[in-house]
Amino acid sequence: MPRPGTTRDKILNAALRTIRTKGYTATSVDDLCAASGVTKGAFFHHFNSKDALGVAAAEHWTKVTSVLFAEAPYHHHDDPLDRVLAYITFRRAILKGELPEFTCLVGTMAQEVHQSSRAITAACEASISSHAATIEPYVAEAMEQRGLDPSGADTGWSAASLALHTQAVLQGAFILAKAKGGPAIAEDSVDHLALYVRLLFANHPQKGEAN
Amino acid sequence: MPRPGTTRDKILNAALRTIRTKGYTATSVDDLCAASGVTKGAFFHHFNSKDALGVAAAEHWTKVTSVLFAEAPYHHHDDPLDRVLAYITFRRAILKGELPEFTCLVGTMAQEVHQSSRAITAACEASISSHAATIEPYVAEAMEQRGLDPSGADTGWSAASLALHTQAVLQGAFILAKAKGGPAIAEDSVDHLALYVRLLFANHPQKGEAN
DNA sequence: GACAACATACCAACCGGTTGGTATTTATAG
DNA sequence: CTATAAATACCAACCGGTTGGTATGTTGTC
Repeated sequence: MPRPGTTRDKILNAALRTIRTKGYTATSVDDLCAASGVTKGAFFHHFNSKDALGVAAAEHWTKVTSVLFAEAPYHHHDDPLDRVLAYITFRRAILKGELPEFTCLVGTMAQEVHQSSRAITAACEASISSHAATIEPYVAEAMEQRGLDPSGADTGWSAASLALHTQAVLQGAFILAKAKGGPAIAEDSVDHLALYVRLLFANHPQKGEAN
Repeated sequence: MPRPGTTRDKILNAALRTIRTKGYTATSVDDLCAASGVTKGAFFHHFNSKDALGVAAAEHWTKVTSVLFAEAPYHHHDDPLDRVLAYITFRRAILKGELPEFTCLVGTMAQEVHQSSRAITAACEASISSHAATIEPYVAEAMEQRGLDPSGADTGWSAASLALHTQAVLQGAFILAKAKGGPAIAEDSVDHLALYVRLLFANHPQKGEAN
């Protein structure tokens, strides 16, 4: 178990920055060594291959982001629907600065390597799914509390599918932001997502007190 | 103006297949030559650089897809809202086969090259925007016909922003499909998109006859 | 002196791109 | 219609630089 601030961590943090900027394939091992001030020998001492670094970077991303979201304020609402809406508002609020600062590492990597590296793809999938799993219970609570059960409906959906849909919207918003060169379009899409969630739960008033 | 079936077209069609499968950066000029049965000399006779091929591929993609969508059946509904919903249904229906067969060339390329090639990024942006522009008037008609004017509302949106939002959802759905290795998750997200559009226009009945 | 943590030097394969040259088509002049 | 000149289309071999990866050290620490 390496301590923080070690060479390994420096490489991993450089990977987060560089891959989000240039993409995984266009990022060379030499790029990562230069960005982290480390020699090639040191790099391959800590990672058996570039793909192994890719997997480790995805896992590192999962840790970093899970801390960020765990400490975010959107969890502190009594109404679970408010937590979901505050989550979306939080996602919208962090669309600031340059593109590599707010876009998603694992979305970028999954797009590039899904046909060439099963290991990296699996690590990216796990990262997205584990993040979606943190908001799925809030959606499920909100549905239960309001007696919303659309599973059998013609247009059936579930807490899990809505949680993943939020991630799809965000990933798509990142792509449009990259194509257009700024976050404005991403903000619009996240606004549409927030409106969708509000409409889904409209006319389904909260049932008395929780519990 | 080159005729169809020429060497240039063979390279372009190989680029569509190969880049959607491997990504732009991971696709080498030699890959494209092998896939199209053309020598390197011929390749650089038709394209000054790999990036020039990237731009041409994005423009070729725009042509190919615009024909596909222009001939699709969703245009033949009297109610403009039905056209929008049928468009989404059509997008869902073509999520079939292997991933490289239904994912988006320009979304993939924009993600990879947005920091390295302005020319390719601009061509990708133009492709996405021009496609969104084909459904925006249907959205606008549906809004006008039903007296829906959310532009000044607290949760303001427009025909343009909704048209682009559909593209964001699709691009995000492609990324999740790549991460998960199949189209199932993408279908779920497109279903959510369809439900969103229906909810947006619910309780806004159509005003009499058109005209 | 054993072992992890590095550093240096190096390699074969591959990268985008160029070279000099040839085959084929097209334009033009008599 | 023919001779010829000029483009265009194409090819195989090659180039310098970069790629991911390795082999062989050296250093510090228990």
